[in-house]
Amino acid sequence: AVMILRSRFLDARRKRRNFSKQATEILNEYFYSHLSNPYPSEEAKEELARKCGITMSQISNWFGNKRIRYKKNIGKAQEEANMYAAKKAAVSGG
Amino acid sequence: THYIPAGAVPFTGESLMANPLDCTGTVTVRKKRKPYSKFQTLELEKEFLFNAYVSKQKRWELARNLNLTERQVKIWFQNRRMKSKKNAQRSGDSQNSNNIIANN
DNA sequence: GCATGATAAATGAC
DNA sequence: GTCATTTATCATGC
Repeated sequence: AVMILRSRFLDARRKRRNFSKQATEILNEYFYSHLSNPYPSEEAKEELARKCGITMSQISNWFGNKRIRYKKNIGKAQEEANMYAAKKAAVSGG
Repeated sequence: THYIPAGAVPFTGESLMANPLDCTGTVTVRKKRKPYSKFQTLELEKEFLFNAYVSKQKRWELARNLNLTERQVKIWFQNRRMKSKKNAQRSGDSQNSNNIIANN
């Protein structure tokens, strides 16, 4: 009985919802503009969490997943990087 | 000012992939994550209900009965305490955090 | 069918 | 000991 209840709670927790397009945009911009050291400080995490409307844990989860999955895609189609690099250049270049 | 993911492959700029070879020739390979069985997890949870900190004696018994290493048992309790703390924050509860059903 | 977010083992810094 | 991580796995979204 306990296991059944536990399983149901686990299922409920793991029920995920995708982040908003806007939040993902903010996170990707930060990630690719800090590609040499994609480890945001506590302050940066708080600001990102506030801007994205998600929790600190979700920020940590996102960066953890992003780092490992980015590494796994080195050599593959990683046009995302080019995309955000171009965007950054456009912002700084005008 | 912190963080050096030594055991794994770090984000050292563009040179990501680094060989696990040490200067001494020692090879450090990270153990692959292997999920525990339902029985193992249940027994560990039962002991965690008793107390969040396990004695050396109890750790040895658990390791032997569950076919785990003492290190694995130690690590499991460490991770379990972190999980409990995280769940307590989520529930806004600062007193009780060891309840499986309430927090899982 | 993979992409994605969350969680479970395992490591290392402190 | 805590705790931010890495990594594989899970469960879901679409």
